[in-house]
Amino acid sequence: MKRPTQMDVARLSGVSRATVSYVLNGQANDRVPKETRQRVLDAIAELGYAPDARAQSLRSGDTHTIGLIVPDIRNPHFWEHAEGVEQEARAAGYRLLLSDTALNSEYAEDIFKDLSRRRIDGLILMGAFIAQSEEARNTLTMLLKRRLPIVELIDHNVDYEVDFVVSDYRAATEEVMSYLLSLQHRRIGMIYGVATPALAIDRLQPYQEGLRAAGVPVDQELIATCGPTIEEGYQAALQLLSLPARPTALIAINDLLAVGVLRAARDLGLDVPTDLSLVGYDDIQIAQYLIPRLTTVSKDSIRVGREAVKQLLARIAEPDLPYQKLSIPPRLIIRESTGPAPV
Amino acid sequence: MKRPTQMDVARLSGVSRATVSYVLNGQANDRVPKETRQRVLDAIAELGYAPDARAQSLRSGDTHTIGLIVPDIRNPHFWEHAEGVEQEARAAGYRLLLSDTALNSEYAEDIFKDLSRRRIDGLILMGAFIAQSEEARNTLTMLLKRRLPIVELIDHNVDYEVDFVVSDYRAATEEVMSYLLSLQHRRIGMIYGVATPALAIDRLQPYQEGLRAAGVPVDQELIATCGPTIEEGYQAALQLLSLPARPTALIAINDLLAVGVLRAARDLGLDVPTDLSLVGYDDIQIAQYLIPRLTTVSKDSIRVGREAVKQLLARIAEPDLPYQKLSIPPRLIIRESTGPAPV
DNA sequence: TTGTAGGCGTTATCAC
DNA sequence: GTGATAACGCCTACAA
Repeated sequence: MKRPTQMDVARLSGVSRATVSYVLNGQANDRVPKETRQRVLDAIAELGYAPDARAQSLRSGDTHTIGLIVPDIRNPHFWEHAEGVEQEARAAGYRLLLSDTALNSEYAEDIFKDLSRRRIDGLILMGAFIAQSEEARNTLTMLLKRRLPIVELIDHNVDYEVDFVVSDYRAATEEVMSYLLSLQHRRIGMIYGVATPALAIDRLQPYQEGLRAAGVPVDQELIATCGPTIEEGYQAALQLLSLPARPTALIAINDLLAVGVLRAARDLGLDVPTDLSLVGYDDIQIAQYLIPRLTTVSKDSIRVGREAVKQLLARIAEPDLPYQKLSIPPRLIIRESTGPAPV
Repeated sequence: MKRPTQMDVARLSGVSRATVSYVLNGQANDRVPKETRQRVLDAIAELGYAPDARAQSLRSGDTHTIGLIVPDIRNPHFWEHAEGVEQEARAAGYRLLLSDTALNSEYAEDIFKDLSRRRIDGLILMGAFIAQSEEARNTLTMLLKRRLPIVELIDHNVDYEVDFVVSDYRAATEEVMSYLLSLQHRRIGMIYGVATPALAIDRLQPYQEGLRAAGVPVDQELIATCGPTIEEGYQAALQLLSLPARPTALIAINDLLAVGVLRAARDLGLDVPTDLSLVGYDDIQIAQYLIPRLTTVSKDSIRVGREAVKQLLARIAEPDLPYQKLSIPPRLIIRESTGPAPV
């Protein structure tokens, strides 16, 4: 039960391999007579023949494959991007080769090397922190030299030139700050749950500046740096909320952490938003169903994913394009987790 | 800046292509002198040469690629499986080719065809409902005839022979039922949010049987069939909870739907668990952080994913193995969303 | 110890 | 209109 090849089809239909190829590639109309054509098609159907993509690819050069590297499969935020990526890639006839770095930069090098060997047509990188280790960076640099089209999603705080699609949270965070300040919050904390310090700088900086602009000193004690899991967000929140002078508002740099914060507040007997206001980021699917519904900064993740693929395809088609930066402005969605500061 | 080939390496190091290949494949130890070997390695490093996986694959037959088909990227449940799949596949040197059917069986045929052309080494199918349409089934059948190793995850309610790893929810659901009944619940409803009717039969049947065994008639009105999104779960719950004789307990066939139920209860001013007990399935990551913490049936999704890959690799290595069925028993985790029936 | 040659399955270029 | 033939990059049996 070996897989049939073009040769088998040719034999069965009594023509040469070339003819089969012509029929397959649509050039048959003017060259191959209808009858022959039909015989070939019948043979294909009978054998269940399907051309070997590896051979096609070897010959043509393209693999119609896009590498997708995700830092952490378990964070819903990434899947929402992934969905957009998948939709757009599929529509263009591309498939996704998925890798998870598991936030572990040691894996990254392996992944890059492997993708390189597979001769993928392009690469989508979610989160620049993937290329942390020396070796990973070197491998990535090599891919860039080879002019592998690469698009970065989410962050772009690296020194190499690639296309990227980001949602710059700066403006939105300024909005968050003036919103919270207008509600009379003065002790505003931040759950800075990042895999890499530089990661959410677009949230940290405007946060600090917003405070300063309002004449509120930045209190380092109110900035809890922790890892990116819910549990870590939960623990960080417990700590912040147990402070003698407890914050009246908290900004979590993503919604997953915010879920942990909600839980921590409840465990301490604090009501959100009466005792504590909470703002998240990303607007993951469940955000609007949480109790209370989460006020968050929404970024239309699916669209970001789609745009990334569009950029990638554009560069695949035209490698010499100038590098593109697309910034999709997120917006603050006020729901129920924020309210006036307690008196 | 074309990619270097083995030939380029050979030229640069002044040896033949074969020698390069020997060095690469480790057969160099006894054949190629150390010095020549080093020259080749240097050339490889200098050129940044990496073998072309397509060519290797064309020659060797295997692609070291596993297809992963997910019914709905946005459901966290699938991603937790995916994480296990990814871990185990990576460890064995395989990559994942990801496709999302978007719960749309029309896509399925395309995907199967494409994967077939790509000559993947194996396929992991999450949820049997993927093969709904006639064409999709035919294509799948063809793959099976070709003896493509396939492992099914989550469900196995189809008529073809494949390996599968399932979590049979039957026993756990019986446990759920006796637990709820012991709490004096009699009006127990079900949020049956499925893409395909047969999908969660392992939850529906024991639910009905459990009721009957306790002498409680099955009330069709309490079984809300809806789609698999949170919003649909939310709407279904609103409806069920607005019934004149409202259920005192609800079983949602997955945790995502349960999030919608929680929200619906709150919107109707119902307290969980005082007024309503709620049980979900899957134990997704956030389940234990929800308010209230969700009582759910946990299935160790990561492990299920890993086992699936193990089975797949076993079959790839030994195609004539008898078909395997692995059932990983889920267990009921009682948290805070369930309590005694209101009097 | 190293080099040569054939073949994996395609497609495209030529002759016929 | 159709049929050989070369080439994509690699691996390996075999020859030198």
